[in-house]
Amino acid sequence: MALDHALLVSLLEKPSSGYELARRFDRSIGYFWHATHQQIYRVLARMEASQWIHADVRAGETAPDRKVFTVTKGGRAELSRWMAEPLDPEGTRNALMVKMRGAAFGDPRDLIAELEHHRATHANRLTCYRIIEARDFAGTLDPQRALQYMVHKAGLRFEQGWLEWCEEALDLLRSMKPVTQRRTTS
Amino acid sequence: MALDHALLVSLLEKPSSGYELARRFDRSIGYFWHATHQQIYRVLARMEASQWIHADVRAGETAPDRKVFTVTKGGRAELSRWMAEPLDPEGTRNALMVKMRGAAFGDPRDLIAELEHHRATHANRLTCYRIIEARDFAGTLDPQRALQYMVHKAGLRFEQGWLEWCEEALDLLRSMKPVTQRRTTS
DNA sequence: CCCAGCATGTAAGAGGTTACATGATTGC
DNA sequence: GCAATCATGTAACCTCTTACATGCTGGG
Repeated sequence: MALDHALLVSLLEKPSSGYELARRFDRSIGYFWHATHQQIYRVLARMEASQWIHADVRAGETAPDRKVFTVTKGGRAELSRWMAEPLDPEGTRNALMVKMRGAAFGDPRDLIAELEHHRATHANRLTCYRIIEARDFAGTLDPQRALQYMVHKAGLRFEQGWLEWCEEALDLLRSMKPVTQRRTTS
Repeated sequence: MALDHALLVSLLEKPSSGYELARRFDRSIGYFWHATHQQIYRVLARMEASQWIHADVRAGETAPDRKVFTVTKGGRAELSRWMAEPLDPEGTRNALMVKMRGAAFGDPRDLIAELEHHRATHANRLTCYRIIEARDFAGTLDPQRALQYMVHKAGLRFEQGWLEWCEEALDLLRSMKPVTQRRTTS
């Protein structure tokens, strides 16, 4: 259960409502931990019951009510516990790689459009990350910032990696003749 | 439901029993799509019911019975359908990045051991990938092999990337003084 | 007035994890 | 004889995704 801990870190960085967290999980934090708002609300409710977080209801005079969550001592203790426990290596799941291998059993060129789309996505993200880098991580950084920058750099590195790989894969696919179907054993 | 399609590709590459698939998902295919044997058996049963695959029971004279699955025409059709449908970009989930940001709320140096372990893991995998590369992807490759090699190259690229990032992150962590706890808002 | 955005949720179902269960063979 | 490996599964549980549901405010 690591979404819990991602939310705890996020709330330590800035106490927020579920809605705000959901939006942040579409951006900065979401670049390395994805979650939908339904998931977030459910986990927040669970963590409040466990007293890891505390809700401060801001009744909306004008806007709708907001429940602003802050991390309690119990929550910090739980985070420490989790931080100390070694991570079991997470199994990756990349459907594009499945498609690449699957391409051998049809016309590989059919994958070109998909790859081009991926390349464009990674190029966009890379541009976006570079803008954020220039804006948020220039000059001298305090420890918290430095750690965030290191995470950001992982993002940059991997978008760059994907981009280069997409180029390479596109070169390969484009060089392949429309092949005849490979033998089946059906 | 992409495990289904990963299994279809895997069975097209080589008709196999559930057990064999489970072992392959701990190795080559598993490098980009992880699955446990329980999951595999369940999906195989479902796909057999859908007639995407066909079981050929090899009664074991000596060894236990094996059910060898092959992909049917229906299975190939389903794979084609899935291959043609655009992939929605998958949300990444990397707990190590959560820990990096979480390190700001404790002593960052506590993460050093974890990072060193990750670095060693990636270094090992990289070595392993390079051995496989030299063994399986040398010389001229047929289309299927070329596609597999491209997937393999993604693996190499990302292990390399992680390795470099781990080094960088370790440099940062080691340069950080044991910090005092940051302020809380509990 | 309507639509976009703010803000919070419920419910059903698919997918994934962990623990349990069985039985045969091969090598020590 | 015992442990490891081969080989197949069931059951319970948790997590995640998708669809639905509600109501308010501000701008065109």
